[in-house]
Parts: sequence; structure tokens; C-alpha cells
Amino acid sequence: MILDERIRVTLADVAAEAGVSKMTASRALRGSGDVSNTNTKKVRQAARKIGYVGNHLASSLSGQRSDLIGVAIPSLANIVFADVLAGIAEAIEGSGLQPVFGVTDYDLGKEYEIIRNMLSWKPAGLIVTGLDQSDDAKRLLANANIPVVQIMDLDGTPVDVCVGFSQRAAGEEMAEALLDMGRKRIAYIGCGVDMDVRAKKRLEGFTERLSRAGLKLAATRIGDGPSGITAGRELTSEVLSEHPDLDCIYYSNDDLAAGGAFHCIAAGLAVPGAITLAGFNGLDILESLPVEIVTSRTPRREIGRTAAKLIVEANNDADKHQSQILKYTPVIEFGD
Amino acid sequence: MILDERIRVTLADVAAEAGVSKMTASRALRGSGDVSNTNTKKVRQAARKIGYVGNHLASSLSGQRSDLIGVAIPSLANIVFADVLAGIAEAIEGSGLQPVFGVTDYDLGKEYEIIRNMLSWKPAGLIVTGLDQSDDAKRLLANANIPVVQIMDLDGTPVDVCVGFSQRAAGEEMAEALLDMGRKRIAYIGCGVDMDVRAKKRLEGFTERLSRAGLKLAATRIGDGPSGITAGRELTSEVLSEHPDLDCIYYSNDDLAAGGAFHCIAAGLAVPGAITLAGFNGLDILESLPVEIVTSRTPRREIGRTAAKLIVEANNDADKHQSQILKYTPVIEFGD
DNA sequence: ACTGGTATCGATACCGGTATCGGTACCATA
DNA sequence: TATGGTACCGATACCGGTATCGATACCAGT
Repeated sequence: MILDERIRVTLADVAAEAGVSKMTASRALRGSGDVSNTNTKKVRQAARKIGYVGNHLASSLSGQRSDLIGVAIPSLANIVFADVLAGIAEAIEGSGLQPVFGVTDYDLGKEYEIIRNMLSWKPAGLIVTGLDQSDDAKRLLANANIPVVQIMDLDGTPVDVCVGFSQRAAGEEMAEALLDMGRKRIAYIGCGVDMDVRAKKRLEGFTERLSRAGLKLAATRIGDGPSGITAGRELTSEVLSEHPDLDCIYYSNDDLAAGGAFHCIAAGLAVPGAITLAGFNGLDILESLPVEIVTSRTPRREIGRTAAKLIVEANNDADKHQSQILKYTPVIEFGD
Repeated sequence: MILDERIRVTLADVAAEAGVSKMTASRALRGSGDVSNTNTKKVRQAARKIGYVGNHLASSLSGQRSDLIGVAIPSLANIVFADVLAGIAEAIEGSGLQPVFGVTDYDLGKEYEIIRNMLSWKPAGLIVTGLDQSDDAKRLLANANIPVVQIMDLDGTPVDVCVGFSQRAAGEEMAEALLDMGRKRIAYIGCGVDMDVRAKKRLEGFTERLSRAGLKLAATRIGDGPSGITAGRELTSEVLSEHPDLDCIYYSNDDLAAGGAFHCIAAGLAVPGAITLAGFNGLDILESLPVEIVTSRTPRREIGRTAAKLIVEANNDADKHQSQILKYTPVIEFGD
């Protein structure tokens, strides 16, 4: 494509075409009062005629604030965050806002850079994952003077708004549910790459609840590779060969648990007859699985939607914005 | 959060602090020559000291081009596009570019608005899904004067660069593979919501190849609801009860196919002994499934990565950019 | 005719950077 | 000493919008 010197159509061109001043053209196109109907019509026609598109850079610079929403998520390999993005996209539909995203790879340094970079766009708001940013990043967020929504976690001190659920409590509740089912010899399987702060918090809650019942994990296995169905299948196979007497495995997420289920099916192990498998997230895949897996359904799409909605509302009426904590609760599902 | 009147730190402040002019400060921070080492150091220190962050709006407005990459995808419910985003995120890592995304919901009108909106950010490049935009949208893209990459499809006329594979050919090749396996009574299952242009193209290629072999689809079933594992299971159940003699089902994607597999497992149908199931995309889930499903593995992550890389490169050296077609080929996998 | 109010409009000054270009200082060379 | 080159620096003019505020026109009321 040859980058020819195309003339740029600016507001001044529209104004000239319509025979009014830049200012009147600006007002007419934004519908911000004080323009006669005649001129409004003339300007609109002129804009359409010469194909005026507008320049967000200029208007945002002038207004000191853009219509961008910054979103920092740790990964896109994890469906959970794709769902969060989907929720965000849904909530901002028609608001004129647009999401910019950055992937942190669970790295606090990258997260800091992403936040810093996003702030220099003077966004209408920021959505970041979790409560555990670096101190530098937290300082940036606190001083940013825009709505900041931290999502997916509640265990900590939010900077501004917080939309999520307690990862600790989710772990505890799952432990409780499994104990209620009479499980005693319980193993934990996670993945190093996926072993983020939140999975750790769940595990803490889980083991704490177990110890209150006088139990400890019968085995713990953290894979090196990335989380996924295949990894779950292999790790389960390994753990079960070392500990054939397990009656339950708690996985850090549903992908791993589904992999575990496939191993059990192949190995002829009845689930949940011989062994109970428990995951986390409530992915669609579990519903159709030929075996029953326990899981905590996380309202991730709702969280994304709510977070974005808060920013949209603050954008429409800045006074309405206030720091708050919106608490969701994952629901335990038994797969039947 | 109280929006207090915080003073904004600008380049002028940095310059004052360092005792130089705005211009020298600007040059020093960007490392764009003609600044003495002493001053460079002074400016850097001053910037750090007063916590200068920079303003992308101002620099982009001045430079007529921003460091944003616009991405238009049809949906985030479909993992495929999350993978594309992941590839994009991967490719722009460290380039200073940031992705803005918009979800079109397979709606040409929304797509046009998204493209228009993105263009008004003067992005460094645009990545849009498919070749079938509205004429208005195509005109915008053609006149945008920036690299435009259309992804995931090849069947049509690209605006600028095109990175993808032929959906028609993918359909044909799957038909060929199934014919080679001796399948004769073949049904197609898709979903209305997911019945986008590309799925249609695959189906066209598929049926055309069948008819070259003197065959037609034994049944076609398009569900009303959204695509997914659950839908696949139900649709398969319905189709098989009406046509118990089928020896093969081709699904518009792997989610549906996996659902079909679960139905067959539950119904005691041997796969691929009694019936062959074929999907599309090559999702991770299939690998661990206790049955073998045929699928075309699409290089969606690579496509995202390549598309973004082209824009990153054009951004570094505009002259290097040229219209081209980068062709990928989905590989058929037999699930074993 | 004079006053006050309302509706409409436009000149001007920004927003916070960067490109440009014309200095200035200093050194080597003739 | 005059001259030319190099390294460095900063005043100025933008980029393309919008906020602000003063100007103008016109009408009703007295």
C-alpha cells in the first residue's frame, strides 16, 4: 500500500463547507446546545459530504480525558479472562468507550508498565486484575484521579472500587463441600504457570478448612508446564499412581479437573463413585462431561460487565462515582 | 474516591526542574539525539523525581499517529478469537504498541462503527476479522493510510494485507478426508448464531466436494441458540434420532463436535467405529477426549501474531510495508 | 426609543507534546 | 585572526479539537 499524501479532513474543513466557524461546527456535531437548527443541519450535511471522521486524539487532549478504558489481565490463555473481556465489551456497548487491554503474564513488573502506559492515555477508567499490584503500581492507580476497578479478588485492600469474590473463602467453601461429602484423603493439583496469587489464596483457604476438620492434604502436585486439559490428565495419572487410595482431588481450575476426568474415564475409575474431582470456575465443558465434577462457578462475565458498567456510569456522571466493594459469591455445583 | 484537583505533571515541569527548555527535555526523554549527556541525565533525574508520566494524547496528536492497534473481532465467546488476541498481545510485547479491541457480534453495522471509531484514534494499524466488511467500511479501510490486516479468511479481495486461510478450501479438504475414510451418509450441524460468513464458506466448500463425489448431505441441522458443547450434544441427539443411519457428522466447530462426542459416549455409540465426528479449529479439549474426533487445526494464534507483527514492523519502518497475502493452511488431525 | 433578556455565533486561548529552524558556543584549520 | 564545521539548545508554530467569554441580533416590555 502506497502511503500517498492524502489530505486530512478536519473540523475546519467541515466548518468551511458549512459556512460557519469551527466552533459552531464542533457544537453542532456534538449536539451541545447553542446552535440553530439550520446550522446544525448544514454542518451535519457538510460533515457527511466531505467524509469527516473526527479525531479522538485532539478532542481527548483538549478535554484532558479520553474515551478509552484500560484493562490489565494476566493472561488470555485462560478462558476466564476472555470471559471478563466479553463482559466488559458487553457493558460498554453503545457508551462510546473503547477498551485497551494489556496482558501482564502474571508479572508485576509488566503490570506496572502496562498501567503506566495506559494512564498516559488519560483513560476514562482502569480495570485491573486482582488486588496485589506492586506498590509503585498502586501509587499510580491511587493518584490517577480516575475510576479504578480491581476485579476477581476481595482479599486485600482495594485502591478504589473492587468487584470480585474472596478467593480464600472460595477455597474454604469447596473444602467444606467436599468434607460434607465425606471425603477424607484429598490431594491438590495445580500448575506452576497458573499458580498465581489467587490460586494460592484458594489453596490457603482450602487447607485451612481441612485443618479445622483435623485433616491435611494427602498429596500436593504442582506441574511445571502451563495449565490445561492435557496437563491435568498427566498430573492426575502421576498422583494417582503414587497415591492410589485418594478419594478426592482438588484442582486449581476446571481445565485440569477435566483432564483428570479423562484420565479416570480411561483408567476405569468411577467418578464420583471411586473418587471425587473438584475444580474451579464452572466452565461450560464440565456440564457435558460424561462424569460429574464439583466446581465453583465464578461469575467472571458478570464481574467484567459490572466493572465496566461502573466506569461507564462514572463517565456519564463523575459525582456518582464512589469507592465501594461489590461482592460476588461463586456457587458450588455438583455437576449433576 | 474524591477527585481532588491534583496538579498535572507535564513536560514543562520536567524542563523547569532540570533547568532546560521543554524541547531539550522532550529530546532527552525520547533519546532522539542532539542533547548533551549532562542534560540527558539531568532531565531523566528530574522526570523521575517529580513523577512525570507523559501524555500519549499530546504526542500522538502532534505526530498525527498513535501507538494504538485497533482490533475488530466478531465475538469473545468463541475461544478462537481469544487466541487471536493472545497472539496479538504476544507479538506487540515490548513494541510500545497497545491493542484496542471492539466486538462486532457478527454485525456489519457494528463493525463499521467500530472501525470508524478506531480510525479516529489514528492507530498505527488495524486488524479486522474476515474479508467481508460492508462497502462503507472497506472504503474507510482503504483510505485510512495505515496498515490494515484482514485475518482468518482468504476467499475474497483484501484491502491491504491478508493473513489467514481459505475457509472454502478447509471445508473441501475435510470433505475429502472424510470421503477417504469411506464415509457416505454425512450430516452437517451448525449454529445460527455462529453461522457467520466463514462457517458458510466452509460448508460451501464441503458440500461442493461431496457433490464432486456424487454425494449430498444426508441431513443439515442449524441450531437457533448459541454454539457450544451443550448445544452440540442436543443437536446431535436430535439429528441421530431422525437419521440413525448416519456414518458421519461434520460440525461447524469443535465445541459442537465435542458435545456430539459426549452424546455418542452416553448413547453407547462407538466413535469413530460406528460414526465419525468432524469439527473445526483443533481445540485443546479434543486431544484429551476419550474418543477420536477429526478436526482442522487452525493456526489462529499464529495468525494473530503474524498480523500484529506486520503492523509492528510497518510502525518501525513504514517503507517496508507492502500489501501481501500470507496464506496458512489448517492441518487435518484425526484425534489419535 | 430604550432596556433587558434570549438565542446564536465566533475569536481566542488553551490542552501537552514535537518538528523545524535559526541561533550560540566552541574548536580546528587556514 | 578570520572562517567553517560541529554540537547543542530553545523560540515558535503547529497538531485538531473544545472551553470561555464577549459580541451581535432580535424581540418583548415599558
